[in-house]
Amino acid sequence: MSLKYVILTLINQAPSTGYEINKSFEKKIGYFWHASHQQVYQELAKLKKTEMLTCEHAPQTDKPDKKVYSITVKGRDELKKWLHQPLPDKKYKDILLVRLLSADLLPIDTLCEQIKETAEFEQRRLGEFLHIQKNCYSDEQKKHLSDLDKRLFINMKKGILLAEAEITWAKEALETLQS
Amino acid sequence: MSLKYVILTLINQAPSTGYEINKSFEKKIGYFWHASHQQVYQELAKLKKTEMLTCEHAPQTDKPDKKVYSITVKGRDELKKWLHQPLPDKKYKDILLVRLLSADLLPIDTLCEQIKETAEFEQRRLGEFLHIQKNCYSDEQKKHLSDLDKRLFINMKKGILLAEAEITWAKEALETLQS
DNA sequence: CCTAGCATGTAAGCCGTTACATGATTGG
DNA sequence: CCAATCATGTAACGGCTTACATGCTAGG
Repeated sequence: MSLKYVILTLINQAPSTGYEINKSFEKKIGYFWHASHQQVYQELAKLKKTEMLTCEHAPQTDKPDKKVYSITVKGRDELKKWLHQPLPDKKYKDILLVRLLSADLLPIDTLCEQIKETAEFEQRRLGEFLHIQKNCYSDEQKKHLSDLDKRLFINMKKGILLAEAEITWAKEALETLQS
Repeated sequence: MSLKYVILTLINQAPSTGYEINKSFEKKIGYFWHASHQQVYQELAKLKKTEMLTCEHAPQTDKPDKKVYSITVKGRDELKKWLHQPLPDKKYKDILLVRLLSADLLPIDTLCEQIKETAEFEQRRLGEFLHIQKNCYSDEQKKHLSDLDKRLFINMKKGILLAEAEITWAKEALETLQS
């Protein structure tokens, strides 16, 4: 339901190719939105058919040709309407917490291994976030950020806070389980 | 892919009806797994057909009849296998963070309203969690919890930590946006 | 030579949502 | 009398995943 609007958001920032949008999902915004490349191409086709986007074929000589998508007035209006709608409920899905319920089938050691792996993953993510924040924003810069930069900065902040919460939880969980 | 195993987990704890499982999703475990009642009934039918569950019809006089599902050996084996598999990647989907990117289409005041509403929602959730933790676990009790109780306790802890992270983020975001 | 990056998709099938559907009992 | 609780579903549709599919160029 929402992927449509995520793509419109990205193309509203600047005309893009499917490939570029997929790169964004892998690198830039992957920590707050997930989509596979197949899904992106399918959704782009749909958005073109419903006239939310226009498509321009851009031949290249040294690389494969690409298709550059731009947002239409209709697309921007739809996006704007969506932005003003109330947020839908979050649909939580945490497999590790589900597994925690199966005390009789999953030995504590195995469970602890899974918690540790999750913690290590979150620790790496956190490291990357902090690295970007340190390199992209000096203390001086933080004082006069543009409107868009401010929003990117607080986005990153959420990634950091959630990763930290995961790590804190993992530590406490391991302590409790092993006591 | 995982709902199947969530349901097996619940029925492995005790034989249940579809109605009871739905209640669990609404109340007990809703903060770490979401499913609609239609989805549950469909999944139960599938699990019965693949012989992961057996079903017993239980007539009642004062209330509608019910169907009590129990896990089979095959079901428990499948569940056990799943529990030992590596955790799949988390698929993040945070609509509020997506909306934050549309600086040109969503005025700051409207955005702040949405952040405040999210914060209030998380604050209520947090209140409920803390209430349960206070009422169900005294300091004395915490010292000798059963294996299953320990796991329930650390589950709740994650709900608390994540809600707190959301609230902290919302405060910082509002400050940054309004400065 | 082989890998990574560039660049695009189709098809089948399962997962999940939305809409529709019924009907009894209990408590305010 | 009305709302909530108990209790179960079906059908249509759209979202998402998994598997399959192609082909060129640059760099180590």
